[in-house]
Amino acid sequence: MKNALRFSDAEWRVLKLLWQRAPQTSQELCEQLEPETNWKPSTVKTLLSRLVAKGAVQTEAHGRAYLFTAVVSEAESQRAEAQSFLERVFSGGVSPLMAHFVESHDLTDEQIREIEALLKKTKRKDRK
Amino acid sequence: MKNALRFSDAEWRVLKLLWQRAPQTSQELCEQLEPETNWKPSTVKTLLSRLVAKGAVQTEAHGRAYLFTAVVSEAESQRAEAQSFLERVFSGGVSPLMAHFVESHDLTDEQIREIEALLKKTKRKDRK
DNA sequence: AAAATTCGTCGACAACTGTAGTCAAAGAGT
DNA sequence: ACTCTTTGACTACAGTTGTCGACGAATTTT
Repeated sequence: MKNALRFSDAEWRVLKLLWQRAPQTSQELCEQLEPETNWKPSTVKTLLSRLVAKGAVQTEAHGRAYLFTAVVSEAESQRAEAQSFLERVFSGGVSPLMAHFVESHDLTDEQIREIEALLKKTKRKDRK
Repeated sequence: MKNALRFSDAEWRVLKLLWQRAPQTSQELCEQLEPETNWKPSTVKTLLSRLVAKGAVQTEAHGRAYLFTAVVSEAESQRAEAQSFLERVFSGGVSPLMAHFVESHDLTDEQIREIEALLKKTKRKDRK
């Protein structure tokens, strides 16, 4: 099993872009991040370095610059972070957590139906 | 509206105990925390101080020692933390998050039924 | 009363975060 | 060739977090 890397808020933002499309240059990333975050290029570079140092992102030389690619999977990262969150905030209780999200977010009927379907499928699977 | 305080991992642990029962002395808290965390009393004291500094916990003199009580509500704290988590990890998409938890945790039929009931209720409420 | 225990306050220190400036090397433009 | 720009490497610096130890005042124990 993987060592479950943890990422900071800022690192998540960068990773999300790399999961959407990769490889990308730091410049491309800067362009996408600047509007929402106002981060200077130095900031983005620092974050990328840290991600590379952590082994979450890989580089590939492309002339003068690097091309960055995420090597950790989004699903796995979400899993780890969700687990930690669940533990910390809801003491591991999935039901309270689900209740919380069902109640505090206005789900559309569409979404509710999706979730109901998921639940049904899960119930069947666990049966045998 | 409240200012939505953020708490660290360690602070959550302390808060959870105070939500369960309050007021409590630092000693009582130490006793409950020691088994799971191996924290020395100094550590617990530091965490309590920080929580008081943040305005999340109040003290009440009780002879030589203090009695600590949480002043932030558990529900409100969970709400804030859940919001931040949802944003950071699932980009605000409640459905993907729900799907994630339904799929990755072995819910008992009991729990599934509870959640289904919640969904049904929500659906009805939103209707009108 | 002297010694041992208990408490809260301070100070400490390394790792992690957010945010960015500086600088030298490499390339691009003229 | 010479200057302007881009890029990664390195440095910086304050704030947060995890973890405590030291210390002096207050209490309890002996």
